[in-house]
Amino acid sequence: MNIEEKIKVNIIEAFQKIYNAEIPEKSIQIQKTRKEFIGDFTVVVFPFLRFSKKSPEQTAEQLGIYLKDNFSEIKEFNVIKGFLNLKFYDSFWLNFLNTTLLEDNYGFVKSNEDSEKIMIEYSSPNTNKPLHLGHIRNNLLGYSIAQILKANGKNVVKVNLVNDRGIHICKSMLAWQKWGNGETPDSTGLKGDKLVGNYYVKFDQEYKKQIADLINKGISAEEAKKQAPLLIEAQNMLLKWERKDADVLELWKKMNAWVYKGFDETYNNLGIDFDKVYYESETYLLGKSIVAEGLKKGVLNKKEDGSVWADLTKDGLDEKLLLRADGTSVYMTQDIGTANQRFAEYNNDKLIYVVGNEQNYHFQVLALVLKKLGFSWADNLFHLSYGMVELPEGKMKSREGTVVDADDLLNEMIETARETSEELGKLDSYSKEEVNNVVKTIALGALKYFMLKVDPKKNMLFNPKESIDFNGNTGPFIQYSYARIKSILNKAKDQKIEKSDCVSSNIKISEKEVNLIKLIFDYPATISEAADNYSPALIANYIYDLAKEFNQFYHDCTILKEPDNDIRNFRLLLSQMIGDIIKSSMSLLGINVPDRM
RNA sequence: GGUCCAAUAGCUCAGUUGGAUAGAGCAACAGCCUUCUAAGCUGUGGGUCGCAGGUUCGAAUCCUGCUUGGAUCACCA
Repeated sequence: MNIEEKIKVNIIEAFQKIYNAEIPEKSIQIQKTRKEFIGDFTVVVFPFLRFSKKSPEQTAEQLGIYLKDNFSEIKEFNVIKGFLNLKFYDSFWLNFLNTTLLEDNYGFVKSNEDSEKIMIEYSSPNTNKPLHLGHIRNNLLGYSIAQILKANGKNVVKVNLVNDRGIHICKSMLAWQKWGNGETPDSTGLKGDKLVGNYYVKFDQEYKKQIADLINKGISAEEAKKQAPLLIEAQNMLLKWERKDADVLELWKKMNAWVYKGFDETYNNLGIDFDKVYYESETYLLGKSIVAEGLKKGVLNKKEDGSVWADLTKDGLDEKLLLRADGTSVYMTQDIGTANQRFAEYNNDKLIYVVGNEQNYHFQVLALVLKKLGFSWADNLFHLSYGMVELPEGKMKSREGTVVDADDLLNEMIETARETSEELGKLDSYSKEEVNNVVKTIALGALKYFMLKVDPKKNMLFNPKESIDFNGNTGPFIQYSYARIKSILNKAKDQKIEKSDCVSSNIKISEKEVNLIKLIFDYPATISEAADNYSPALIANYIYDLAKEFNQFYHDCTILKEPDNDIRNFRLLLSQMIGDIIKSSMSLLGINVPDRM
């Protein structure tokens, strides 16, 4: 039983004994005492007034007396309005620190075969253009949430569903065929995804020219868009692809291979990975038989032209097409199929899709249609809907060239980190290779922390002109705090300062030090809250508080030169514990920490 | 037009089952390195929590309406 549960039990007892009343456990609110008051935990007594039939102050006072008498850990209490603040003995916190020092992965819950199994899909790129800032948010979120769920004792399967087919892929293929002159990543020195992306842009440019020509000839804009020869060629290419035309398939495989190589490089640089990769070219036909089944059951309906629909108007939504008149399927059909396949194959308890909030409607429809089709697991789909990354001018638009490229951004961050490190003279004694490693760690830390510290649900702003900060509430600030801790611990070792396995509980410690132990106390609850809410931001905010508090402690207290052995030992162990938590919590965000910086 | 989401300091963001005087960082200004890493620490200024009602002991938080911004409502993915 943890301390908060113990307090709760005692409050219930108190009300039985003092007021002969049964108070519901849910009515008990225990929160951390705010900084401006004395205490560790605060009980809110307002909800109890109808049981005590006394004023808030009187109720709190009587409850406080009872708790202090029955709780050897409580040193004192005070009452302010309807709030009962409980102050614990320092020894309680020191003993608590000792229990955490004994744990291997403090704050983490171990998983076993019976643990909940969660599949999480993220990234899901198209193979016609390179990854950009929006993908970065997606990738970082997906990877981090997977880490957090694992730390919370779940069995996690990370999957990627690559959109490798369709008209948009044919567009870049066609453009390369027409204007590529046989260019390859090798011949140009370009990353494969960049090269292919260039041809996607080229297609669009030429297509627009054709449209303009047609409009000049007096054709309406709408018609021109449909009649442009390039588009018709692309459509023909898609048909050939579907008929498995050898030449088209060969070209498709060749160009996709270039893209995958490029993507792998970017994923690798970002430090994210997957347990399994699905390709749409292999899944796009899934779902058709399920739709046919639904038609039989009368859950879906067929229109005169032969197309199949789900009527969701009674649920406040529209009708949704599932099969075209020619029998070909749409995206929704595929998602019905892949979801079904995944639950069958992996027997997971949950399936999370990390997809932008622009697809909220799609996932709402998906869950509803699956439910109508009678799949019991339809309730276990979860759309982790995250907000857009916006630029100061608004949304990123690939056609207007305002897209922030993932690789470019990463390289810029690394250069900034390098310049800053040089200016500060931090890495003067390092070898070239060490510098490269540290600088990359810092750059990635800055970028990842920047993107993960904001609530996933919210849109966020990224200003390319103001490069991501390294001071204040940032990844490097936290990394720096960690490096400081490492530095002290190393010096302690060099100076042969004794460090035992536990702290003495008889020492006098400062308020800052108690605050730090209290933050350590909060770590496990923070992980489970982050897991419940699928929110790396909760972890990020927690680490920042911890690092900030540590830096104050570091500033105020000497560690190595502390004359009292017990206190020095305590400070060393406290620092070590905080270092361990910074490292482990940062790993939940997919961020590494350097030993020196 | 229907549906959904958002709005908190000049800027970027916290504020999680409704709790005490709404917090950080950046930017500005003023301090702190002969002392464990100054990517740090301390201080100052900065708020009608979009607006108006309602619910109650108590509302940035819940409800209703409105304003503003965004997303979406494709035989695109």
